[in-house]
Amino acid sequence: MVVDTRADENIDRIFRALADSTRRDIVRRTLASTFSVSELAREYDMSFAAVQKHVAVLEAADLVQKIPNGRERIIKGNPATIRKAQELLAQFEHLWRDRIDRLDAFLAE
Amino acid sequence: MVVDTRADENIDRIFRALADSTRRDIVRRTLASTFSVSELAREYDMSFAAVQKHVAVLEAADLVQKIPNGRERIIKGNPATIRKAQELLAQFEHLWRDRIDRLDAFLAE
DNA sequence: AGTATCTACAACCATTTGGTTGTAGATTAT
DNA sequence: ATAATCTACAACCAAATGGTTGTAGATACT
Repeated sequence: MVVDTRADENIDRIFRALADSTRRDIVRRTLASTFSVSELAREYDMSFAAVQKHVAVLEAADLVQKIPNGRERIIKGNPATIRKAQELLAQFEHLWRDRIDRLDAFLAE
Repeated sequence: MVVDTRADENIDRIFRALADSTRRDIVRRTLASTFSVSELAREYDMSFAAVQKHVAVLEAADLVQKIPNGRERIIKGNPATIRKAQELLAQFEHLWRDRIDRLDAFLAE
């Protein structure tokens, strides 16, 4: 059956947000340094509004934080959310390892 | 400017595929054990064709492999692709660590 | 005060996504 | 041989996505 929980929706948002190279690039840059929205927008071959939307998607996924500073908004990458995604994938890998271990145990009999 | 390369499109597909709880569940199951498409379909409250499509998305992302076995197709989760995604996220985290290290070095002066 | 810059947000459009039903081909079971 | 099961795939639909332009509010600069 498998019903979507609140937590699942958050995970959906994180991976969905990461499934776009422009957004991944924004995450990279804002983890390594800080950028205002306009500074980011100058880096890409698309409208300011488009970049603004990408930032909004990242913010909704908590991959990025928007900090008001005068008329600017400073965008900061959020390593905690990256780590969360990483840990989920690590769990997946673990499932596989467990299966292999069980197989090995079986063959060892 | 940032142009989408072939490699970027592959990454897009991986994260896009993971951005759906049904698909994540399929990955989990097929990493831990093996399932035919029908066996998988029975687990979810949607049509067989819908599950078939989810499997196709996972296969296109190389998160899953489809192995013919008589009239069945056995679906196997692919840990290598999970690991690839994990490593990319680890690189992201590294960018952040580098920034913090530079900041520390600056403050230490 | 007036102008330029930065951001927010609405309205619109084409494409993609996630589901459906229906049809047909292969393989297995009776 | 016939029937049942498993898979593939097309056609369709509503909603979401990724882009655009345009308008307007705040803040900063001269």
